[in-house]
Amino acid sequence: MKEISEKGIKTKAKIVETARELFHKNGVKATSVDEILKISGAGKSQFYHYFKNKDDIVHAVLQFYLEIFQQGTGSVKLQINSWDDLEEFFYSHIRGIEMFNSERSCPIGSIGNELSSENELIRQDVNLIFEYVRNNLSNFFADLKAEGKLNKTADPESLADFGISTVQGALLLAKIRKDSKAAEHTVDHALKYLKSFSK
Amino acid sequence: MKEISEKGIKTKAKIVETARELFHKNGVKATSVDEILKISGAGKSQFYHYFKNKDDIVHAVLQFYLEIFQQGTGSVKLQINSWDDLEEFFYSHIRGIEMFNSERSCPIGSIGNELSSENELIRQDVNLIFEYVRNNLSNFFADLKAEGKLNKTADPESLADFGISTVQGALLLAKIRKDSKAAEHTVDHALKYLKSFSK
DNA sequence: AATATAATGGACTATTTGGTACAATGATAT
DNA sequence: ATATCATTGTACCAAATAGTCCATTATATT
Repeated sequence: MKEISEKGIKTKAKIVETARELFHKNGVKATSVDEILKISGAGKSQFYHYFKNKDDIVHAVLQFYLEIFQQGTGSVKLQINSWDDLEEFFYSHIRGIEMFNSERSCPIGSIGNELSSENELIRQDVNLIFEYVRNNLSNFFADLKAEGKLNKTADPESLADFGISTVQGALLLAKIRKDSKAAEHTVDHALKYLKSFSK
Repeated sequence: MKEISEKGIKTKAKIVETARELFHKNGVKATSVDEILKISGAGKSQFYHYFKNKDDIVHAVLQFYLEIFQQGTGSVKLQINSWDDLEEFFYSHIRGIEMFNSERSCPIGSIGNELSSENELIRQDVNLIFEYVRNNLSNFFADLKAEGKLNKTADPESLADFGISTVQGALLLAKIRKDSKAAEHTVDHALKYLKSFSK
């Protein structure tokens, strides 16, 4: 059994945080283990003490994202119980990329795109997060529908898919254009469309 | 001045085609020059005879995509003059990923996501292609509008942005989920929304 | 046929990469 | 205090990588 001390937890967290930042900024493949160590100030033995290999830290980073979603800690809230909440969900993503001058897209979608083809487990990690988001969105629509506040023809799950896709696409477009305006347009339209099912 | 013979053109094209396929399948960073050469059957000297470096072949691949868009050669047609054409534009993307069992996303958006942060020229290459697509979409909407066949409140450019984003997001989601259904939903909704501006 | 130029084969190199080995240090619980 | 186990530093390694060099072969023009 491998115990882990307070100190160890801190070191591990520092490594994960550094990796997360670098993966988001430059991508996973463009980030070497050495670079993570240099910036986090940790040594190689520490890294391989806490992580099996490079893939394992990608897993840890994704785990981190899932946890902040679940705990509602991050900048994106998934407790969606009103149209205002939904609006906030969309626009928090826009604010997120604006913080980085539209030079980054979604950190999770990015990893999924880069590694899904070569590492099935990582693809599943990413997928799990996406499913989590999807459930939160579709539950919101389903609840509305149950209350008779949503058009009967509306399919909660496909609307949720639509929501996730538009956000992902918007963030990617913003990065490629180095401008968040197109992302805003996209999100504006997507919201408008979703609201059109409201009654 | 470096001349290039028929034979040379063929070799070069073979290398570009192989690179294109591998970049799409596994990503740029996950594809080594050696792998491209092994599969294309070319030697190292040939590669560096025709391309300055690895980035240069990424550029060539993107150039290729732009050209097939411009020439209307590829599976995605950008001559959009009717709602049917627009529909075809959207669904041709879906068919595209289904050909690969939903294991790939957009080859162009993918490269943009992977390399935009480290290579500004490649980002511009990708952006140029996106702008080209955007213009074709927005021209369609603008033309409709001029003919009075589109709602006056509709903004052609932001609708074009919306269209591109939804497609990109849909393809990414399909890859992560290894299932094209969500992508279909997205595209269905996007089309429905766009058509709602028709009159 | 001779010359020039393009196309090719492939060995070689310098660097970076992910990962290992192992010893040394720190903390903790009995 | 000492035995135990977690933590850390660093040297090291094998493989892979992008890119160079140079010699050879093919092709075409005169």
